[in-house]
Amino acid sequence: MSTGPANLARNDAGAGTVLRPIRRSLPMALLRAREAVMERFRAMLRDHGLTEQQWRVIRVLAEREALEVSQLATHSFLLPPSLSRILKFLERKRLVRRRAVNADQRRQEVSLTAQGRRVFAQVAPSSEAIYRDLERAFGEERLETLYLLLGDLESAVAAERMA
Amino acid sequence: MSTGPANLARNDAGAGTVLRPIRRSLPMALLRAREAVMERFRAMLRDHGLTEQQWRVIRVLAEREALEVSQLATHSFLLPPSLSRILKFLERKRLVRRRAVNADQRRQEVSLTAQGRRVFAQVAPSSEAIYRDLERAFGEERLETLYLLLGDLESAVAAERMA
DNA sequence: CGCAAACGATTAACATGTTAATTATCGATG
DNA sequence: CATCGATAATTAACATGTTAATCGTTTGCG
Repeated sequence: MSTGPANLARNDAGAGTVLRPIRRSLPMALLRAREAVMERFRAMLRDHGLTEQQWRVIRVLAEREALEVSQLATHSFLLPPSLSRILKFLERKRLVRRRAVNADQRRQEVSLTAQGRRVFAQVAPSSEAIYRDLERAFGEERLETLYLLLGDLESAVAAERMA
Repeated sequence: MSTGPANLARNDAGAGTVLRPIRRSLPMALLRAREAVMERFRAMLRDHGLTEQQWRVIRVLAEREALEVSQLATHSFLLPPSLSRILKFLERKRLVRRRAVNADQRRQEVSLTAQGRRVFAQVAPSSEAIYRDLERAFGEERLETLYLLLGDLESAVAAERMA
């Protein structure tokens, strides 16, 4: 077996370039962890005919009386174009309702319909059950640490952006 | 201000259902943290005309000599349908090449072209620079803790699934 | 008042995520 | 060796992610 330059060239993309292995990539680690957790939620939501994002919208609306579209986008962490399509879907399913704000015809207030609240009431317990299993499996203390670290990470990145 | 049942009904979706506030949702926390980090990578990759996922594929291929499509999907954490489209794109751009495996005509081996290796060599340093900034801003120790917790979380969820 | 800049929301265009179905090939078995 | 179940990869169909452009509306300001 040759162990000369030819081999090295193959292993480092032929340009002497070194990059940490992809397993040590933070975005990848976050994605993998999230997908592991979401798998269970997704399966449950699928049984209710909802996507993860549709459920996020319903959930945010259940926490509040009514919200303008841009506020809803912020709280559900969806980009406006995605939210626009999701609202169209939820409206067609009669789960949400919109009405223009009198003082400013550009704005709209979105709220759950009675049927939307029923769906929330149906799904929320399953969601809570999955959370409880997760807490039990992972440990409350580690979970708390993880939340703190993730918050710190967001802050650190935001602070970096200023510099 | 009334604080009677009507108010409560509005605040809990009218069905006595309680769900933790969405800020305390682990999938949301993971998503937010990931997006905060990815924002910087995405901007850099955009300047190189690559998406996050296209870069993941190139990066995995740079670590290895050649990989079959299914192995590539596993390592780049992409679902086969997504990878299929991405490979079509990268092939058209002449960044990757495929060839059928003789022993099994169903399988294909994918590898970087010389041009693909050049792109890797161009992008990798920018990627490393962002990592270094991140490590500096967040702290090496906390980063290490975070990696460990994320790995534990994956394991805990996987173990749960058995039960 | 009149108009240009700013703003809220949507649409457009393309890439990826997700699940199901399809296609081509392989492999075991009768 | 013929056939059926399993496998690798792709395609299909629909939903969302991402960036840019568009469309009304509003607001600031001369």
